[in-house]
Amino acid sequence: MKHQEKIFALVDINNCYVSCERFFNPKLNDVPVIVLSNNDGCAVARSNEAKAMGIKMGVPLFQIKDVVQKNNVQVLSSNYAIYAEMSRRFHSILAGYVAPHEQEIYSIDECFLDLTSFKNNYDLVEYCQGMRERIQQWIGLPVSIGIGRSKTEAKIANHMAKKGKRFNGVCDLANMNPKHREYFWSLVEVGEVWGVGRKQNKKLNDMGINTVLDLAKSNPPIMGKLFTVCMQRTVLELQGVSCMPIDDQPKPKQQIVASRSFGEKITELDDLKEAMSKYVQDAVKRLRSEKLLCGVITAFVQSNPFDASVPYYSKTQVYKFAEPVDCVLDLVDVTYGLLDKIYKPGIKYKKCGVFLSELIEKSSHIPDLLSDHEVRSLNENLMQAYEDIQAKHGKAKISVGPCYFKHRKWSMSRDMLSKNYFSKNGLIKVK
DNA sequence: TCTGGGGTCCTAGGACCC
DNA sequence: TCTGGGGTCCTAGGACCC
Repeated sequence: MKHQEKIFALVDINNCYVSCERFFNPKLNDVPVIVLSNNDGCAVARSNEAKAMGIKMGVPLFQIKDVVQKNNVQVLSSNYAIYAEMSRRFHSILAGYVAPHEQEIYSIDECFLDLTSFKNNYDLVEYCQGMRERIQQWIGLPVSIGIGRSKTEAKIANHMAKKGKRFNGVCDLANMNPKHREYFWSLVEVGEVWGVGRKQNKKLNDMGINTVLDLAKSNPPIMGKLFTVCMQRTVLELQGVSCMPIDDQPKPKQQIVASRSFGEKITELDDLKEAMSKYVQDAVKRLRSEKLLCGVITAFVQSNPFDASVPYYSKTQVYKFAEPVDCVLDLVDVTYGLLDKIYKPGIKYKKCGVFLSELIEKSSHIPDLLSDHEVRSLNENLMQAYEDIQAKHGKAKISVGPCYFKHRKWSMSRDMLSKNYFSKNGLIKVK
């Protein structure tokens, strides 16, 4: 029986955005650092020093002004160009350790590996320590690795690897003496379990389930009845039964969202249109890079939900295309029409955006016999030219509307942005 | 003054059908 | 006056993830 047991590892970059910034600017080492969300709104990444000062994940910057000033915390705007490139390198190093079907790129800073085929011939802890060293040496990023009999257990192991100094960055729960495992799990709050969010945490606590150990000892079918099938799977996974295989080929996207809060509130329809044209172009870029067509587009506008002095205004409008499209002109045109319907004068808008949904693969789409073939082919040529020019000369050279010009009213604020250390060809710039 | 953005999955409930 | 039961599909909203 034992030989059928699966083994998973979860490799996770410690304080990802902070670590990326530190790699390029070593002055940030050993001092408290936080990285902000878009518009410099909330702290979304914190160095260990910043965490130790009690700065919580997702807290708005204005609420921690005092602690930031008093401790001279280094504050940075987020620089996604850098994080995306570092992430690509991280995942490609890990790809060198396993077969393609054994790697799941879970997020920008997390990767699941199926190590089942290694467990009989390798000391897995040693093997994973090798990965840590290589990632540190090659791209300068610190990582933690958790090993478990299921993905959920690997997640918990990763959490323990981060918290417990004794593990030296690699925690193996699969090979741990069950008594020791139970001891550790009695110390970890149930809210740390993958899939247990705020609501379920509270419900579990009300039932007397407070630690990971409590949850692991619960009865899967009963928990499935009281919660959902996901909870049932989670409990099984904690009991060492793997229910979630490695997903090495993620399903094609089901929706694409492009939206932003504005740097300052805007009221004019023309400004909204300008911002919206940018989000549509961002969305179309992703749509086409995945070789998809869009069947439905939804536009939305919102005022500031935190402003209690005026009623919250939020409106959406949907449009379904007779024939799915990927031409930026069609999509911007329709979006302007939707915006006319949801725009109300006198509102201070804080955010707007679009959803593209009912996405289908371009290659599998058979165009309607009655649709205009010539127009479609002209549109495709136009899109090709538009993309070529943007790639060669930058986005501002050709676009729908002036949205790529600098310093628009609605542009987001990023006052503490680090440099872009990568050149266009992906190499690191040398000063 | 100041509160991110991009996703997925599940469930409940209504409409409709036989 | 009687007013079942089972099935499917769709949608809105909730919960969760990073």
